[in-house]
Amino acid sequence: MSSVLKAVRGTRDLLPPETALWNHVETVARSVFARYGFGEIRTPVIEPTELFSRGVGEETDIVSKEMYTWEDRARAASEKAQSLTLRPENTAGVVRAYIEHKLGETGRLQKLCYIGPQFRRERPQKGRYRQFFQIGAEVIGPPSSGSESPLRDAEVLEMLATLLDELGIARASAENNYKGWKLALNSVGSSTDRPRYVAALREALAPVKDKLCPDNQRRAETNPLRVLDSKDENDQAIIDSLPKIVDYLDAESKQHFADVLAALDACGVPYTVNPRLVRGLDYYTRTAFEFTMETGLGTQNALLGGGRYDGLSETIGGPKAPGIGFAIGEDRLILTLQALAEEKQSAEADNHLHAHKLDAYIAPLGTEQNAAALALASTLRRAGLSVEVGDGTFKMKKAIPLADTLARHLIILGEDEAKAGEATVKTLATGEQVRLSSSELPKRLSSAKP
RNA sequence: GCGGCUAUAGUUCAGGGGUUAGAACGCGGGAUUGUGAUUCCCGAUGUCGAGGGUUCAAAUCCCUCUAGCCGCCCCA
Repeated sequence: MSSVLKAVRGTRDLLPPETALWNHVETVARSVFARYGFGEIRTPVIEPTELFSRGVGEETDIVSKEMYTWEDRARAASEKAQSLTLRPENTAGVVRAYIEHKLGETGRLQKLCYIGPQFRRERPQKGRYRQFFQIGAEVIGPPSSGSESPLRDAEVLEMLATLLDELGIARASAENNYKGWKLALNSVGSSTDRPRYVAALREALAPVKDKLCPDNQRRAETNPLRVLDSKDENDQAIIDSLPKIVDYLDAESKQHFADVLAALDACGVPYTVNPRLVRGLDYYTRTAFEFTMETGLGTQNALLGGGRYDGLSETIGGPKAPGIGFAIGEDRLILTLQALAEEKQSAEADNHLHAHKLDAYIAPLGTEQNAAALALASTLRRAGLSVEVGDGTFKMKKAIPLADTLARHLIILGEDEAKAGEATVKTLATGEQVRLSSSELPKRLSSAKP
């Protein structure tokens, strides 16, 4: 027996009116990005697997166990089948495009933003889906374009603060019981600092490894940086005693980070430095950051994350092209806004979650009025009004309540009106009604718009 | 990938071996042939997530699967 087909695990359909909120978020994001000089880039959803294994890092969780990867069909016996992957993140793709189109040759700083689906095969949870959407941006260019400047880091962070402000998400403060957004950042060191620090970590971990929890023992081997942000209670004392990354930053990296912080202070962007913040992607250098949010998200409380990736371009065969970027978890942003709307913390989000009433609902009385009703709807719609048309079989008893749920005005088109070239317009909220000639309708309804 | 909880009408949920599966909201029809949100009457809500098993009898107990949620891992 055939069973009902459903969306595959971890993927979902987004339906109205929720999609109105998605559109709102994307509109605000595009508006903010445009003001900071970003242009949109659209890269393919499929990329060569190698882009991620080299760019993101073979040993990362994303690459080692979360990618949707398959062998493409070879076109000829002589051709080798290519391994393809559904992108698990978009930074590598953007940098690939930057290299492929020789954008560095322009000599100018590239500011690129994107909105699109990403794919990771993880166990689904609230705020974590196998197809999820990221809104991101990258600032990248040859060193001569100023792409390495701490000004760029601060600008990106300040832009994110502006975006969240404009979406009506408050900053954490005493007034909201510190439940707004929080920015944490750290410097994970340059591409020469980082290996020195990781080596020191390994050395420090070796003698105490046996005392750590099994998870941390494993991390000590595979990815020592991850031990730092472990939540295991018993391991905290050991973790506190481990070497700090700050002590391994060279003078240049230290100055860079200090300059980022100073610029944030100047812009009034609140932050906390978290020396234990590390990110799961290999390409991050120097500035790494994340914005977290308690409302609406369970344990998946990272609303967005990002950082600098000064060596990524070279890793995947490109020219030197330092950059910094971020990715916002759009699904999580939506969950946050929905929760804020529910808690009456965001009238704006609430507004987008409810379908807007149309300007008018046309009720033809009798199917012989259907054609005239549709023609009238056409005229009104071309005049910029939002209109729904009922069917002539609907009785008044059905048409009026239906009109009330959908629209502000009911236009009755019956035999009497048709003969006179008129229509009856009823204002549903008050029950008042007037008869007008059809030609007056567009002007009349337009002036009644809220 | 690991552990736990859950799955019944369009929606929110009740029913925990006993034959015909319920409530509310919503939906359809009527009281009222062109005037609503109130009221009254009537009706349909459904493979009780899927498959298998135990039993005279399974929505109910057992197993497997699927999906969602919560936690872990990790990340957006």
